[in-house]
Amino acid sequence: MDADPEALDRLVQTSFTVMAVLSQAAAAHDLSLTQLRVLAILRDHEPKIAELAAYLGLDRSSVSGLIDRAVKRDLVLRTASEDDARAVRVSLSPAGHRLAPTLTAEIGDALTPLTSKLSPAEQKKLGALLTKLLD
Amino acid sequence: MDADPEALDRLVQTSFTVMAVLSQAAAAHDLSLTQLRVLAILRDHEPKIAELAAYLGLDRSSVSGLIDRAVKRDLVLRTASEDDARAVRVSLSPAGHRLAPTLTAEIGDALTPLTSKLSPAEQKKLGALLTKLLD
DNA sequence: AAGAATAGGTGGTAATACCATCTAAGGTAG
DNA sequence: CTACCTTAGATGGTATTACCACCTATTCTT
Repeated sequence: MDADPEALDRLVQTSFTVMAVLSQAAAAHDLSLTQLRVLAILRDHEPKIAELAAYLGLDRSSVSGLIDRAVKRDLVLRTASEDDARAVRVSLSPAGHRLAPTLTAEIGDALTPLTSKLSPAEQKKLGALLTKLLD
Repeated sequence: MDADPEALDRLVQTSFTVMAVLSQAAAAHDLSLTQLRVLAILRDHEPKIAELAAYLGLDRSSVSGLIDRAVKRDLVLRTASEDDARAVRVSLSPAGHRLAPTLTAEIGDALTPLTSKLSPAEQKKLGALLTKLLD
C-alpha cells in the first residue's frame, strides 16, 4: 500500500496549521501547548504522574515540573493516591474546571474557520478518514 | 457552515500524532522540531532572518539564536545580503544539503504506516480535502 | 526480612522563546 | 544634505520546557 506523497505533505502542513492555532489559543491564557494538553486530559481523567508522562511522551521529571507550575497557578491539584502511598493523582482544581471548557470552546472557535471551508458532507468524510487513520 | 465536532476532534488528534512522529524523526538526528522546520524551509528558500521569523511565527531574536546553534552545528550558513548590508541570508551548508533530503525521506517513512491505513483512493480523497482546508 | 523495582521529586544542564535594548544601515523630510 | 525615523539583526536577561542522573520513600518479590 503505497503512500500518496501529496496526502502526506498536506497532512504535515495541516498539522502545523492546527498546532499554530492551538498554541495561540493556549497563549491567550498564558499557557503552553503542553499545559493545554494536560488540562484537556484532566477533563476526563485523574492520572498519576507516570501515566500522564506516558501519555504525553515526556519524562516523569518533566511532568513533575509541569504539574508544579500548574499547581502554583492553581489550575490543578496533587492528591495522594489511596492505593499507593508513593503515587500522586493529578486533577483539575476548581479554577481548572472552570478554565478547561472555556479553552475547549475557544479552540473550537479558532479551528472552525479552517473546517468550515469544507461542506458538512466533506467534514463528515474528513472525520471518517482521520478516524480510520488514527485507527 | 457549522463545524462537525468529530472532524475537529480528529483533526486535533491527528495533528498531535503527526507532530509526535515529526519530533521523533527530528530527535533521531538530535534536532528540535523547529530546527527540522528550518531545514525544510531552507531546502527551497534562502530567507532573511526576519522572513524566517515571520514564517515560523517566532520572534526575530528567537530565530537569531536558532540559526546560531544551527551554524555552530554546521547545518546552515549565514551570508551577507547584497542589497542590504544589515540583512543576512540563511542557507543550507553542504552538510545541511546532505541532511535535508535524508530527513524528508525518513519522515515519509515514519508517516507511511499512518496513511497506509487508507486505500490509495482514500489517500487521494484525504489529500484533496486537506488541500481545500488549507486553501 | 532483604533486596529489587517503582513513584515521584531534586538538581543540574541545554534548548527554546520571549522582551527590551543596542548597533548599524537604510529611508525620508525639511 | 543633514537630522530623524525605521528596519535588520544581535545581545542580555528571564522563564519555561525537557532531559538525565540521582535520591527517598514505598511496594513488590523471593
